Amino acid sequence: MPRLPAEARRAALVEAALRVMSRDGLAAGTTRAIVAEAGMSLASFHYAFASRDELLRELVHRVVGHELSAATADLPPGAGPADCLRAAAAGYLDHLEREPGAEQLMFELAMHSLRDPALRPVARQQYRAYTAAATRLLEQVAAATGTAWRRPVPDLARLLVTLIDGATTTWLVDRDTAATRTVLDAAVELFVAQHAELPAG
Amino acid sequence: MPRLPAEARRAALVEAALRVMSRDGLAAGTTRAIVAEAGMSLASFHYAFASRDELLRELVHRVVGHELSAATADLPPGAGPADCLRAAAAGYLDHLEREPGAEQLMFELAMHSLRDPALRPVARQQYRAYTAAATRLLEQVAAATGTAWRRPVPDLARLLVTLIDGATTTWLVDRDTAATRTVLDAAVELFVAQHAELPAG
DNA sequence: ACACGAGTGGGTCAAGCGTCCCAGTCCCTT
DNA sequence: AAGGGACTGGGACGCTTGACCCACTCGTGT
Repeated sequence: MPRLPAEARRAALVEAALRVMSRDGLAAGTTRAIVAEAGMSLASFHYAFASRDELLRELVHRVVGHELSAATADLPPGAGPADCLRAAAAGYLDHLEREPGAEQLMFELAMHSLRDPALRPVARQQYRAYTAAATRLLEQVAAATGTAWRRPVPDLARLLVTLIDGATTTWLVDRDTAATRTVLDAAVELFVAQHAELPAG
Repeated sequence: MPRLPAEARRAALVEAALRVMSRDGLAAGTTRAIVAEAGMSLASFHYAFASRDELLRELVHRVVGHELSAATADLPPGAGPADCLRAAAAGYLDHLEREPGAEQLMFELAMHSLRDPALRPVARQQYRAYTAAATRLLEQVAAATGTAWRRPVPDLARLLVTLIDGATTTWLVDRDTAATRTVLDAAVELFVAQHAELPAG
C-alpha cells in the first residue's frame, strides 16, 4: 500500500486483472478479486477507474497493443517461405502452451464484447490487430524470400487468422499439441504449395 | 402454468435457457431469466433440476447431440469433391447467418466448461462431436466421388474443425460473410488440390 | 369419494456483486 | 511550516444471484 500516482495504479490494476482473469476466467475478474490480487483496497479501484467497464476497455487495448507488437517482432531468419511460416506457427504454439489462460481470456473477452453493443468496436479492433499482424507476417515472408503471393494478401491474412483462431480453440479444448502442430504444418504446406512462390516481378 | 410431468418441464426449461442464452449470452442465463422465458415460477426450476449446473450439463448434452445429427444429415448430391465440400461450407455459413447467437453460445459454453474441472469432459465431448461430424463428411465425400485422401483422415478432420471454428469466430466478430466465404472457398480448394483425389484402389 | 403424492407459487435467505462515501493521511508546493 | 490536494482505508448501500422452504392445489389410483 505505498502511495502511487493514479496512472501507475491503473497499470497495476490492469496487470492484476489480467493475472486473475487468465487464471480463473473473465467472470472471476470481480473488482474485489482484482484489488486483492493487486494488494489494494476496494476504494483505490474506483479512484483509478470510473467503472469496471473502463478497466475492461483499457485492458483490451493494452493486450491488443501488446499482441500486435509481439507478432511484429517475429523475424524468421528465413530460408524458404515454408520454413518462415512453420517457424512462426511453432512460435505461436509455444506461446500458447506457455500461457493458455491468457489466450483463452482473449476469446472470452471477444465473446463478451460481441454481446455488448458498446464494446463491439473493441472486439472488432482486436481482430483488426490480428489481421494486421498476419498481413505483416505474409509481407515479411514474401519480401524475405523474394516471392509474391498468388492470391490477394488480405484474403490470405484472413485465412491465416482463421487458422490460428481455430487451432487455438481446438488446442484449448484437448491440449493435443502434436495434433495441432500437424494441422498447422499441413496448413503451411497448403499455403506455400498452392498460394505462394511466384517469383516477384 | 399447466401441470407438467417433471421430464417435460426439464425439456421446456432447457429450451427456454437455450433461447435466453442465444439471445443475450451465457451469463444472462440466470435461473430467473430462464423461468421467466419459460413462464414458470422459480420453484419449478429447482423442482426439475437440482442446480443450475445440472441444467447446464443437460443443455450441452442436448445441443451436442443435436449438432451431431444435423451434421450427419448433410448429404451433398455430389459432383466433384470440391463441390461437395463447398456445398457443406455454404450450408454451414447459412446456418451461422441464421442463428449466430446459438453458435456464439457454443463457444461461450466451451470456454466456460474449460474453466471448470467438472465440466471439462463436456467440452471435450463437444469437440469430439465436431470431429466425428467432420470425419463423416470427409468419408462421405471420398465415397461419393470415388477418391481417397492422401493424408490420414483424422488429421484432415481436425484441420476441417479448425477451419470451421476459426471461420466462425472471425465471422462472429465482423459479420463479413463475403470474406468468410472467400476463406472457406480457398480452404476447400487447398483441401482438394493438395490432399484429395487419389483414385481409390 | 377420498386420501396421497406429484407438482406449484410466493416469499425468503445468505452471499456476492459494483458502486459510493467520507474521514483520515501522506506528500508536494510555496 | 502550513496549507491543500492527491491518495488511501474501511464501511456501507442497493441490487441480483442461486438456493430453499412450506403451505397450497390438483390429478390419479383405489
